[in-house]
Amino acid sequence: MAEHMRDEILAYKRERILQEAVKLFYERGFTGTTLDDIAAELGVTKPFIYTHFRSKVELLAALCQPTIEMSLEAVANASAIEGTPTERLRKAMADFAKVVLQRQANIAIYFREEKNLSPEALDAINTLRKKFDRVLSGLLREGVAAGAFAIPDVDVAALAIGGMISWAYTWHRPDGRLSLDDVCVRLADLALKMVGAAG
Amino acid sequence: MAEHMRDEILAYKRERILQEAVKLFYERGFTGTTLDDIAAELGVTKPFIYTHFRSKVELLAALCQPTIEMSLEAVANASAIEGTPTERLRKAMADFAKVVLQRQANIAIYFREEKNLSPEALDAINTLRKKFDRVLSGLLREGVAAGAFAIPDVDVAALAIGGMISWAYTWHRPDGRLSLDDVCVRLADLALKMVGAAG
DNA sequence: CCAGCGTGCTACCTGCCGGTAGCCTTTCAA
DNA sequence: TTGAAAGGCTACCGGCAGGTAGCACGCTGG
Repeated sequence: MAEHMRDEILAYKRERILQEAVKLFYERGFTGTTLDDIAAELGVTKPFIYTHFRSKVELLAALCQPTIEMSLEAVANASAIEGTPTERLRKAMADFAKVVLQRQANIAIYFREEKNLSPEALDAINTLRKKFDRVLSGLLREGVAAGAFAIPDVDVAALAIGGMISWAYTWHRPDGRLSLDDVCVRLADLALKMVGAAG
Repeated sequence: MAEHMRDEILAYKRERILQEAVKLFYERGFTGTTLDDIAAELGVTKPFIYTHFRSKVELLAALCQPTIEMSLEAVANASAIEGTPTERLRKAMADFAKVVLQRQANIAIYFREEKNLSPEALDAINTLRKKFDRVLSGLLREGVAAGAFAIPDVDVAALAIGGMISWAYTWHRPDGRLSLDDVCVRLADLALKMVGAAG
C-alpha cells in the first residue's frame, strides 16, 4: 500500500520531468537546453533529474519512443478493424494525425534530434517505423487489390501520405483557425484523395 | 584580372567549406560536428574556416538560406509560366521536389537545426517560407477559380502538398529503386490527385 | 638577396554544461 | 528520543569545443 503510493509518486515525478523537458527541448532544442534549465523550471536541482534518468540522452529517448509507439498503434489498430479499405485508411490516417498533433512537441523533437539518440534507442525506433511503413503499405495494397484504390506506386504513396500527415507537426497551431479534430479529418480526406478512393 | 582570379579562388574555398560542412552536419548533426572535424576533412585547420565565415552559426545559415531561396524560386517561376493551373502546378511541384532531393542534405539540416540559427537568419528564411506558402496557395486558388481543382480547404491543401514533398528529404535514397526524376514525377502526380486535377 | 604582404598554422584561452561525491534534512518506526 | 534511511541539495570536477592572438612560411616585386 505504502509501496504502491510511493511508486505513483515516483511515476508522477518522472512524468513532470518529461513534461518540462518536452516543453524546453521543443522551444530551444536539445543542445540548447541544459539540465539546469529543466530543473529550474521544476523548482528542483539537476541531481534530482539524475535520480530518475541516467543521462540527458536517456531523457530524450524516453520522450521520443512512446510517441512513435503510439503512432504505430494508431495505424495498426485502425487497419485491423472491420470495414472496407477506404474506411480503414480513413480511420488510420485520422488517428495517426491525432497522435501527431496531440504529441506535436514530442514528434518535432524526435525528428529534429534523431542524431542525438543513442544507437540502441535509434534502432528500437527505426524498427517501429519500419513496422509503421509495412502496415500502411499493406493497407494500401489491400485497397488496390480490392479495387478501392488506384495507386501507381504503393511504396511512394505510403511515404507521401505518411509524410503529409507527419508534416503537420510543423504547421499546426492549437489555437489556430481549425480545431485539432478538423485538421485530422481534412488530412484523412486528402490522403483518401491521393489514393483515388471514392471520396 | 589577377583580382578576378583571387576572388574565384576565395569563392571556391568558401564553397568547399560549405560542401564539407553540409556533409558532416547531415551525418552527425550541427552540434555533433566540430569545426575541427570540418577542417580536418578539408586538410586544413580551424582558423582557416574563420577567414571565410564569422562563426559556426553563420556557416549554418549560409548552407540553409540559399536552399530555401531555390525552393521558393522553383515554385514561383513555375507558377508564373504560361499554361493551365494543372500544368503549372505539376511543374511547380516537380521542380520543387527536384530542389528538395538535389539539396537533400541542406534541407534536412535546415529543418533539424532551425533552432540553432540566429534570429536574423531565421527571420529571413521565415519570410521566404511565407512567400512560398502564398505562391502555392495562390496557384491552388487560381485552379479552384478556373474549375480545374476541387479543394475543400486551400490553406490546408497547400500545407499538405508542401509537406508531402518536403518530407521526401527523409526517405529518398539517391541509389534507391527510383531515380531522382522518377520520384519528382510521382510526387507531382500525387499532388495533382490531392487537388482533384484531372490526371 | 631582401622587403613586405597575404595566408594559414600553432598554441592557447575560456566558458559552459553533463555528470558526480558527499552532506544535510526530514520522516518514520521503535 | 533516537537511529537510520530516503531524498534532494551544495559544491565541485573535467572535458570539450568555439573562438582568437600572434607567428612562420612562401610568394612577388625590386
